Amino acid sequence: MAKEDLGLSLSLTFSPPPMPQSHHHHWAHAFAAGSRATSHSPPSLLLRSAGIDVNRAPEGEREGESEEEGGASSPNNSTVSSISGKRDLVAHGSDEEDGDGSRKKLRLSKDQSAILEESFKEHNTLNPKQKAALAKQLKLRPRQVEVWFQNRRARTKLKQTEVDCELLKRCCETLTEENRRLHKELAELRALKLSPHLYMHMAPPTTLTMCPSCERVQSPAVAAIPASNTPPWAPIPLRPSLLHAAAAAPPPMS
DNA sequence: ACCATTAAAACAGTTACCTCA
DNA sequence: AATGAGGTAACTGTTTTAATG
Repeated sequence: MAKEDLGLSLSLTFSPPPMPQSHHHHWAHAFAAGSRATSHSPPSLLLRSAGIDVNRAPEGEREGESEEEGGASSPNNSTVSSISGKRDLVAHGSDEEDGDGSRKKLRLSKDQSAILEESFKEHNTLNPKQKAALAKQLKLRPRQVEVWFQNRRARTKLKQTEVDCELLKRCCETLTEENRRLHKELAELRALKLSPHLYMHMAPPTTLTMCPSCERVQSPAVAAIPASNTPPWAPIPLRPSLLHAAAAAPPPMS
């Protein structure tokens, strides 16, 4: 099964949109390129101290941004400078800078998500060129596109895992049922063999089984698997001799 | 060819924030 | 208004992969 065919419930209705991205998306160039801050110096803090707006698109990618819809209903449009920190920059669209250290969260617009989905359907990884092109088209930082694809792959994998898990569960149920049926069948065969009527028609045992530990001799019938001690999921090693005997015997009388 | 080193990409796991009931 | 759950953008640390000497 193709991982892309999972039917992730995402609407893909795609209408090439005027990108309503705001000029508020500033991202630190170095950070977007994959460089990492140390654990002791969160990038947002470093960037803030450097006066860099992490949510702003790169200079070259921001032409034509003035036509924002300006509606607060489209969170994406009013994204605020990331420096400003914790409040939903996206939804509130004010340029205030409440610079505490919290990272900010951009909500992608439906159009952006749709385009990303379309792209993901074509190829679930991006080469640098594709990433840059997509970022430019969406007026996002390449890093954002990269992160989106990472998260999207993770969601796909999770979904696939759930599907696989469900499949295995059903498989397990089927096997359990089959095992139960075989146990029952075995019990019936034993009963058949041990019934006095049938016993007379059977050839006497030609071999005896010696228990290696207690060194007692057992007849094959007694040595057969103790069904009561067998867990329901345990495979049953059927004895061919038992089956042959049952098969050779006349049908049970009602 | 084989190995060590390095950088980039991808991944896994987590955090922080947003939305909604 | 407060709150908890769920979704997801963004982050960190680790592993994999490819290029280079």
